[in-house]
Amino acid sequence: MPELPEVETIARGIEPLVLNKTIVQVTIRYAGILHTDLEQFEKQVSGRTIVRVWRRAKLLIFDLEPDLHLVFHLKMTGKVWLPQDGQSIDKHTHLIFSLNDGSRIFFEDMRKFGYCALFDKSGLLAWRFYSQLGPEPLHLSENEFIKIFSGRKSRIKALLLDQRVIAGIGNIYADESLFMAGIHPETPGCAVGKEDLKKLYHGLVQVLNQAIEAGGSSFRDYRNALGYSGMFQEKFLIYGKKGQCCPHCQTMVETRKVAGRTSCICPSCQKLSTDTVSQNE
DNA sequence: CGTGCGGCCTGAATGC
DNA sequence: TGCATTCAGGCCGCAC
Repeated sequence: MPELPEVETIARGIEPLVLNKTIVQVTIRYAGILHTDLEQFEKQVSGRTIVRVWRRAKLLIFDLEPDLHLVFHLKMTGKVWLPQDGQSIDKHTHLIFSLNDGSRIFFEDMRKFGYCALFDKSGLLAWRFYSQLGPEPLHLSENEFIKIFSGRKSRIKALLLDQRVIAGIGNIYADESLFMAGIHPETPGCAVGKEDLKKLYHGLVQVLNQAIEAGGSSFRDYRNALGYSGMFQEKFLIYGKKGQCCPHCQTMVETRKVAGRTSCICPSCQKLSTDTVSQNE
């Protein structure tokens, strides 16, 4: 499940491998993965040179000369990587971008949830999903972060997962940061105290940066630019720990559905405040 | 406005 | 052994 740190790691890993190289051919093995008309896609991508690889929220974006953005959303199981000798196409390899030095970029996705689309500058800015994205958590000050949650009645976890509220956070880092701050995921945003929001901010920034430093991270299906999985999953404190002991207090970790996702919670460290009086106005 | 749910999709794990 | 069920979850569209 590539979230912000994994996509960031992929972008950083891929950029030096493809910078200033030209896409000489694109092979579309499963057109359903495209969110752009197939013929337009083929015609516009071929012959373009890659001038930047970057990330916005969980989107992986290749800038192509002169004015194109090749955008990937990896969802849960998508991978964008450069195969090395001996690694080849399998049944989940949906797109192959052949570069002028003979190397290739693969886009694969076992579950076909991910997608690839092509925009020019104005098209990207007009794309509703992109234009509505909230701020990047690593570009926010503590005060800006706190402001996001004031007056919001939705549960704090739903807000963290809402890409329009704050961008790039998925189920894993939502659970990790809430645990680090001792906040129950079902607490209304406006009922989380200012001090707890400060803890959440610093926990989130810390866990995102640590995961990036660990060379990307995540769980099951993540692979970096060369197809290797990261190491950060070994450091999860609460995610995936159902039935195990809380690392802080040894209470049994529980799960429940919050905002439609499985949430791992220490019922002792993360108390649900029923006091809905806002403390952060 | 806010919330919840089904749908998309496939493979791993579990149940009988 | 083999078949059926459940689960994983980002995002969208829709109902209430």
